[in-house]
Amino acid sequence: MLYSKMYLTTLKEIPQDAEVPSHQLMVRSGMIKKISAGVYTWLPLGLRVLDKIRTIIRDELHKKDCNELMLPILLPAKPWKQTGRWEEYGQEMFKLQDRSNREFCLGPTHEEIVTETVKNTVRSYRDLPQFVYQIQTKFRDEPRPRFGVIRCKEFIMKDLYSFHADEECLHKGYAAISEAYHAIFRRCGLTFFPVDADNGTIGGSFSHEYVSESSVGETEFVICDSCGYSATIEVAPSKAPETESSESLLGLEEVSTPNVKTIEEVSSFFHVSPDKILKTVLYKDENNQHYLVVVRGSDEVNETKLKRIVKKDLVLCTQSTLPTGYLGPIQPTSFPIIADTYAIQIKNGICGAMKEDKHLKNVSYDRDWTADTIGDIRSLCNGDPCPRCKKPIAVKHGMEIGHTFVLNDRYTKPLETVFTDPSGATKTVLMGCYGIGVTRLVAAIIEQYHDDKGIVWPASVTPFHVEIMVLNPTDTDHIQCARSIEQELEKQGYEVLIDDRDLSPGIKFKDAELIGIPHQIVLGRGLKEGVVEYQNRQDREKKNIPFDDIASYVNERLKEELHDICNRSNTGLQ
RNA sequence: CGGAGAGUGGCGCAGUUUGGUAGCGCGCGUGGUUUGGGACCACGAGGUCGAAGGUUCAAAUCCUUUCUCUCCGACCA
Repeated sequence: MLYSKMYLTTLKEIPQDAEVPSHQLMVRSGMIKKISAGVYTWLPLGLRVLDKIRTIIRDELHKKDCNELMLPILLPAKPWKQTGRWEEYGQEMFKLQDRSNREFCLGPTHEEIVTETVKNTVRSYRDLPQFVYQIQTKFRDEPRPRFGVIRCKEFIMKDLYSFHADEECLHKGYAAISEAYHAIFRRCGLTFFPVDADNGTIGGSFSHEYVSESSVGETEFVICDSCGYSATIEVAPSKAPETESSESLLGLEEVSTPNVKTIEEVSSFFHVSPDKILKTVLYKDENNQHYLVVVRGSDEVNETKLKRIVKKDLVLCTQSTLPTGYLGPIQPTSFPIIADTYAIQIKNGICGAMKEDKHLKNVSYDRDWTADTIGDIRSLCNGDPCPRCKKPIAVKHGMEIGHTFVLNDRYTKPLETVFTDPSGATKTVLMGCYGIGVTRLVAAIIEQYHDDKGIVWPASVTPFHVEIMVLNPTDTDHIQCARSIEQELEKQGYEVLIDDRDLSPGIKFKDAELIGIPHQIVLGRGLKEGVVEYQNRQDREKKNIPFDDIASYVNERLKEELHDICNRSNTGLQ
């Protein structure tokens, strides 16, 4: 492919509205163009990467006997109402009506529709299990689209659904898809972690999130190097060890502390570490009932855990008549107190006195305060004991690239999807669902594969395998030479981009670095001696190679790379 | 939805405080000189300054309303 014929424009400067590296590089390298917040055009270069990923996904799923189909995007309201998600999904769903006011939505996910599809076509246990998937555009009215293609209103997802006669078969299917997921992410070159996850509104019994490690990710998770335990921060349990401190109780004191409000301020005022402070946060539910939530000053309230314990939707209370900055779980108070297991172990601690400019010193549980509910409401921190093996755990950030769920009959029951078992009895079909954010995956790869000059594509997903830079494109012999290398490489199944633009060499080098094609060949002044220059995008290695050998040299390196990327271990959990 | 910031040729920005009818760099076009790390010279095209309304002899600039975008938070397979 000739660069001069390609619809591709690069940008020298960083677009003002792009914050994270992958977003900046995708825009600068001409992969995507923003049309509106969270809505992007995929330009030819970006589409090539997307297609590579789709091919990898199809390939691995077909190995597990999955069938590709295509569900509609315009979805009738009825099945959504039957499962309760027409309301439950809320504002995130794009809803619309046709000319006769029939209700529809733009598919945010497809559990209901695939179940409608399968219903009555799968009739007997002999028809099960079944695995069907699609690679389809999804629509979600995100409150805040972000980070380019990472969080969009419109995005491409691979969604797979499995249908089973019994639980054993469902779990076997789930395991098979996990294998496929490992293979897919590995082939994309990603370092990733499968972690225990919260199943959210999608329902069902358990689920795993696949997280690609990255600083821009919105998922926080923990991982234990010793035993391999991993879970999202919402799920990973935290429990204080049941050891009684031998510290003797000191007398309660009220201390005047004007303008000492934050944990840091309190900590330095009293010369104590934050884990001796009772952090008291005010929450309220939808009925305006307030709650005092107590954790150690060194801990963060984990709202997902909190909501799970209270079994109510709570929001942080930012305005109240209480003396913010001087809150404490001190009786008498009319609010229920919810305390973390670590917080109640604090002896001789510090807390707000529930009046302006005053703190209490030497506060201890039982003697000075009690909680109405004690439970796990804090997030695990770096170095905390692993919930499984008690060795220190690590907290990491990442991007959710896939999510799998065991759904059981969450959808098949309300949608009355049944089959006949061997004894002739009618039973409800069991179901699993498995998603991969395909467009997000492109960003995840770039987050892990870039340097200060641009993208550094892994060979498996690169838009082109090889770029040939012709420094003197007006010389038709040089173009001919490039064409012959291209031909030879294409015979091996590789894609080649020839930069034949009549521009100064510097521009070509810079663009090549930005676009990030892994193997680059420079045709320049060495050509009359029959020599070309080879450059590797990743390690910046440069060497001269005889023109006659270059194609086979690149072929060898690519073969090796593609082989390696399929076989190396990319998670710490295997 | 709460908080913060930004909208000026394709891209990045200055000009707004103190109103006088729009400028710089890159890119783009033509011609020429260059040709191994974003070259140089000359000429040229391209903007109702996000939109609407108002104040004024005069508005990118002041006032009002509104739209869009970005970031932090809330929210979220």
